[in-house]
Amino acid sequence: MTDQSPPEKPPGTLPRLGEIGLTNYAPYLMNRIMGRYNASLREEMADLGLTTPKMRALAVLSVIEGPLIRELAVYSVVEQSTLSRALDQLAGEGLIRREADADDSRATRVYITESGRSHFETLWPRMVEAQERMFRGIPAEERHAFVGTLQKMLTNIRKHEI
Amino acid sequence: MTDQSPPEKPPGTLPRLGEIGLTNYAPYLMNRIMGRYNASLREEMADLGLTTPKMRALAVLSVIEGPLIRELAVYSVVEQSTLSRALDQLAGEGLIRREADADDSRATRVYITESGRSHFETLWPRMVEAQERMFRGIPAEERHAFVGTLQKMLTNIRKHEI
DNA sequence: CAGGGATATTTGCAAATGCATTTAAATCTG
DNA sequence: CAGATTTAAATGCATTTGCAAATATCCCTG
Repeated sequence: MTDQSPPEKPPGTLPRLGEIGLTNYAPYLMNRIMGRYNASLREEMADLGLTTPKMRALAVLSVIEGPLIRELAVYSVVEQSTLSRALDQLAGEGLIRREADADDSRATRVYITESGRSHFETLWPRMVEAQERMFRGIPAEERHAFVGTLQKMLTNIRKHEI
Repeated sequence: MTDQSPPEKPPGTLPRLGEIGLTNYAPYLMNRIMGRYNASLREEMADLGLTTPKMRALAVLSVIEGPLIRELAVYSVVEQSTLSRALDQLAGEGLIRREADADDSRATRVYITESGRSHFETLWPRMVEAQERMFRGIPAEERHAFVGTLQKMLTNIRKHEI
């Protein structure tokens, strides 16, 4: 299962993917798991008229009050141009509201509406279920350690964004 | 159907995303981290004429010999119709080869060519780098525990696919 | 062993995506 | 303070995507 652990890089030679094995390469596992998670939510989202970018924007907006659009793009992991159009739709459906920034008239802040919030609240239990499926049989302590590692990883990548 | 988790808790018992906080919700963290990982590889891939689906197919094919297309779709986390077209391109570029299955003439098996393998070998060091960036400062033991948890999660979701 | 599903893959098409560009406004520089 | 540069967001456009349907083949049942 778990391979031999080389904490130090062997000088010169990089192990091949074939040697590590797909299932020991963390990004592969993460992509595969998230692909499944996202797919499992797609149907529920479609019922609510949501796409992945729209859902992500709503999720972030349910937590963060009035971010700039470029900030929202980072938090919700959506290209800014894609987000711009997702926000067009969400605004048209009355789920969010765009508001010119007070200090910078280039900038726009985004707020979730009550309707947007209740829309997201409808989806949220399905998201919790999907998460529970992923973590089934994994003890709480291990989950916490896992999330702790993810948070460190986020800190690492954050140095390169925002 | 072995759903051990509490099916439907009484209303109000489910913590909201806002209460958990985005950075305690594992799928959010994973999506964000993988979004960054994938974005960081996109430029390198573009230089090699690869898109994400093409790269993923090559990666899997460098490890798994001659899978069926539908299997490759699962392993590489790409929609089958998208994969079908990605394979068209890869075959046109001589990086893979499709071969009719001996026993089932509906089915097609896919093989990486030498050229495809060396293409992927060019990208692989960048993938290792991207992974190293993610894991920077995280001790080997913690990495292994993390990968171990991912493997359990993959087992969980596998019950729902393949 | 014929007929009605399953299964493997491809393809048509509308919608979504992402890059590059545009527009508008803020900020820096000499 | 003018002009150049940077930044925020939207948009044009070609490509990509994913769903649904089409095509081809296989398998099961009576």
